Amino acid sequence: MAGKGRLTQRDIARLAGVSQATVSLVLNDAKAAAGRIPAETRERVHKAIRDTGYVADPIARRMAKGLNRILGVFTYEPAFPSAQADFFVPFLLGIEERAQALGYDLLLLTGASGPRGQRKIFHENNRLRLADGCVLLGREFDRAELRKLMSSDYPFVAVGRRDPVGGKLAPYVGADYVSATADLVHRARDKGHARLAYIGPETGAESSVDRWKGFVSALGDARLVYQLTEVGGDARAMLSAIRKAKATVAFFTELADAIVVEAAARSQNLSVPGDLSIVVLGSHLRPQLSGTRFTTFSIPREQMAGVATQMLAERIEAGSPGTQVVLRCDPIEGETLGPVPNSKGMK
Amino acid sequence: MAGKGRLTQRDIARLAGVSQATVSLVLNDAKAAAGRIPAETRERVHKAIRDTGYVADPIARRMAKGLNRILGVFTYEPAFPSAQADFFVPFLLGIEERAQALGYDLLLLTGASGPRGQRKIFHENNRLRLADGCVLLGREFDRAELRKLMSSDYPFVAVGRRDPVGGKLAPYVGADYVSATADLVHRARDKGHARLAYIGPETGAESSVDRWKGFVSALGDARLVYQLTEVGGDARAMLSAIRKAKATVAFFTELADAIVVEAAARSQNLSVPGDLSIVVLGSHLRPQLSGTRFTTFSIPREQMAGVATQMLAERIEAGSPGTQVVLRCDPIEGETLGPVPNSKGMK
DNA sequence: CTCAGATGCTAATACGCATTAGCAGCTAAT
DNA sequence: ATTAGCTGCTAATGCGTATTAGCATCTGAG
Repeated sequence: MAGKGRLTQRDIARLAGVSQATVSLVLNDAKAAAGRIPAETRERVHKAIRDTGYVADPIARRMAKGLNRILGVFTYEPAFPSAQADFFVPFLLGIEERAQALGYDLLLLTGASGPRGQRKIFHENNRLRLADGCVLLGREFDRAELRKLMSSDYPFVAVGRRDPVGGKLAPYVGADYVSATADLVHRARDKGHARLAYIGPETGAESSVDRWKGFVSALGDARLVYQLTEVGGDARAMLSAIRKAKATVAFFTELADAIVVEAAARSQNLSVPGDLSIVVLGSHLRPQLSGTRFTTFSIPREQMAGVATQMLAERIEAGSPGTQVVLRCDPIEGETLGPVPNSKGMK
Repeated sequence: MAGKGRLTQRDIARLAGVSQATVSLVLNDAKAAAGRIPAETRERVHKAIRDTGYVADPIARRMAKGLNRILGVFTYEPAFPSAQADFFVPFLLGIEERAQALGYDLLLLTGASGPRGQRKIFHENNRLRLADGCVLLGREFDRAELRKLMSSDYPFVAVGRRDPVGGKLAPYVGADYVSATADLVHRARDKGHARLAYIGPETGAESSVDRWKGFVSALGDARLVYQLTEVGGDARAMLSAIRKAKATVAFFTELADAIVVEAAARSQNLSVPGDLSIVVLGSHLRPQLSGTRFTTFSIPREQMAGVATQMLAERIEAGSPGTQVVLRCDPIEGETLGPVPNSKGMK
């Protein structure tokens, strides 16, 4: 393709009887050539372009100009494979929509896998540079790489809050898990719950930390009577531990856990929320997977990605430094948070 | 960014006390420089690269070489927006996986919308050229554009069978809807069904034509007693028309139609498949959306996309012409195809 | 001692475009 | 009649890399 038949501006120039420079000027229209190139010449050039179907080579364009209206999308972690799909797709949708509106194309950075299948931004054949800037996706970031990226002047924006590295904050668009989680805890307390269980980690990814922080901040005189920091455990075991601790409501960071525990409860003739309330702290999985409408909050994933994309475009175009944004998560009423069972009130 | 701090081979050359050409030779290692550049010099260059963190600019690289290990993904039709997401995402997954394995990045062609929001491959600012080749997605293709593409020497592969244009076959990887549909018809006939209904178009996209072709080819002495070529109609109307025609089984090309008709049937106390069998001719929607497990066939979407990507890579790298491939669709037993009701056999 | 051949490297160029300086030719003001 | 200023265009250059031709220098055979 590129090799032989490829038309160049020189070909057009010859056909129109002008110089290559003139063709370029006509193509880039606007200011420079404004009063300078008469309509008649312009038309000759356009005709030659129409006749031949010429299109400018974006590579050469980028080579000459430095920008090519391409945004990179970099995903840490295994990647795309089906299991992760539900996590990434909504973000991708949000990015795609905004990119389209802004006139950018999207480059999915895929090839580069590190040792254990993780990806690395910086590696010998750094593709990132192909794009004018880059959106970073992923639950956990490699901090060393993030620092390196920040010390370069390559424009990027992360989706999801990021802790500062080296005392500096990366530009990001996150979700306010802290408030959203605290809000759910308050709702539970308003319904009389005072013995809470928490199934999820306190540390690790920023998103985990934020949920935990929100949970703790709203505890008040309620008590955490059971905690399990490992997710994906055995449903029956989780359920019996929760029951044994006499927790009346369980908070799950993983929807998957909530689903299996709820199923286990049903199979033991326990009613949810009659005997046990369940709250899910947001989720990346599709709620439809389960028939149950859990009490939770929605993560504005498409919006996060859209805002991040917008910010990235501004970094690129205006050279602005980028900021930190958190978007609120709307509560979802659901039907798994009820009043405390057996409280001294009515049955 | 690109402007100032950017390191170039010239910088490395200066640091290592060699020429730019030498740096390039060292970087591209292998044959040419094999015996020519002594380890000592090579090491000096590598050290300078390590010290500075230099990475070659892929744009310039492509400029000089002609290839950049990027595959384009072009989607006809509105694109990505949520409604279409379930259609495109599985293909994207398949492409992404194969691309990663082959060391390609993915360029999502998005920006360019045609007049009515459709996209055009050929338009003024043809981004396609950024990619070494392109995977084409979409139910319906613009035949004029396809012809144009075929007459160029730009490498591409379509996902989904395509009719020949101008007497020539485009390279594609499709699914064998003909056989899969015929197989389902045979199953229905084996269960005694002789009065069939078909809800779906006979013409239009290749995939529609193929289903219809398979359906007709397997009819035998069964009869098509009702047909509706428009999809997305009113559920009650569809159901009553099917019942009125005394069809015992209805074939749907759209899962969505099947879902609503089945729901309508239930609400009228009709049993599926007790009173009416329902067969769905494959689907791009998630089956989970409905609680019902329909009798249908699976479309090997990820596999199709993967094979197409592989073929594209071969077209690009080896200059092979590309072929036509159809993959088989596995039947899904489901629970909506039963024996004929009220036949002269038992109740 | 000469010269062919190997060795180690560099200068030059191409890739396709954008951009800048500036050259003719012409008009109009002095 | 001179010249300043405009109009319409082009030559030349740069972007960062890959690649080729070829220049020194050295080695060893004759």
